[in-house]
Amino acid sequence: MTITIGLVEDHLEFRKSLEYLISSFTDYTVAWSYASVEETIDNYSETDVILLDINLPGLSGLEAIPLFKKKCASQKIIMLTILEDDYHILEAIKNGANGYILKKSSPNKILEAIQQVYDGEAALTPMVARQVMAFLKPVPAQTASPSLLTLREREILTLIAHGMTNEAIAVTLFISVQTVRNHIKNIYDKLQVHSRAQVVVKAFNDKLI
Amino acid sequence: MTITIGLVEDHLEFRKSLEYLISSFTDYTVAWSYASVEETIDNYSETDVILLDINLPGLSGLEAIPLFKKKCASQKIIMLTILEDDYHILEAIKNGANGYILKKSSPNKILEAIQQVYDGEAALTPMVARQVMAFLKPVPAQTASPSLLTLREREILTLIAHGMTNEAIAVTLFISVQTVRNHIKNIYDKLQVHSRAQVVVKAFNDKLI
DNA sequence: ATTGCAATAGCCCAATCAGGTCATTTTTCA
DNA sequence: TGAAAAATGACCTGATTGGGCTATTGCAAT
Repeated sequence: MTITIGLVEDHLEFRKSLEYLISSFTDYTVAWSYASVEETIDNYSETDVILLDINLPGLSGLEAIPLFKKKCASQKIIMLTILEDDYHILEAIKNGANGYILKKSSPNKILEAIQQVYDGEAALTPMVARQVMAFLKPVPAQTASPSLLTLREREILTLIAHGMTNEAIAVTLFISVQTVRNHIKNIYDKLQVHSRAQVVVKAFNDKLI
Repeated sequence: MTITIGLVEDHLEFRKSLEYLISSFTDYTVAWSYASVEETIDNYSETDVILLDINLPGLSGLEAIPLFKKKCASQKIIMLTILEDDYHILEAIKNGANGYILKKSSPNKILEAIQQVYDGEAALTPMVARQVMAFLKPVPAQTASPSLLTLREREILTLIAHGMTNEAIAVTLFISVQTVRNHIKNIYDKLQVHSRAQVVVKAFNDKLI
């Protein structure tokens, strides 16, 4: 059972060396390789993974992601690019890329990324991971609104708003369901509501979430 | 120049095997290792990287992150845990962790993560990367578009999001509770949720309200 | 030292909800 | 006109929630 790979890369030399690299392993096969998105779409067939450059003549790799996903919803795509600014990284992720690795990665890392994405996981080079994490980290939070909820209560409120049941919340926070219940009762009292649906509405309206 | 490492891990056996693993490389040194956050804080000294468990007696690893960062703002921290739900992952990142890897990772991957974080990059195991990326990816706007809900369903969705019970909705719309139930079941199917709390969240996120 | 609050945990009971299956009527539209 | 979709209604069962209690622990401030 070999993993099939599609390549979209306009730099001929790099593309050839990728093909050479991949073909040197019996577990991996290059199903096709093209120099542009347009060309690829015309001749597209599903592969286990597509390695997709971003900076391409015509349509960019970012614009190509939804096109491939439309052709085949489960198509796995790894961005393989020199671009490591957070704009391109985030756009790729938002568009549904399954991995984002840099061309300067070692051949080994590229193969590893393919394997990971093939396995249903995701592949980010450490540099990209750092930027993604920096993006998720909020600016030092200031509590302008002195909430009447305690820390724990707000924590639980967040989990409720994620649609979790009391049981799930208990497991997540390592406390008993009874305790979760009690916190929720207190939240209801303070916010003057009587159901989780209401509490979610209030959380959104009061921007507690 | 060796990389110094601190360990916070309550499972003695696992901690010892980590120490053994790390010490077997001349480039890495275990500067200290403790079984709890409290113990660590009392005896803290800066290391290049801290490997930090989450589920610990007393203070959790998540709560420990800001404490370490306060002691030393540049302290690098890698979460090393069995927990792979997005709540813990995102909380860790929000709190400022520099890496998040799973205990089931191979020794090789753990060492690699240490090196990456030491180099000022970040380390996410592929499974964690997948969840982080999923979090950044907006809900497919066309899949969850209001148009897949019928008029009546959207009407009922709105009332749910106002915190009404099925009974109240039935009275409001002059229909039976059974019918309300049926509509809600269809809404759940279409939006792929399983509770009113979730449906309210979805309604807000998809700007249906 | 005592008071107060937060967090933890338990019990009971009734109300509500979620999921499954089925059936009838009306509307839409190809 | 006939098929498909939408809206209506029902039954049953088990899971979950909401509300009313009590109680212990730890911490912080008075």
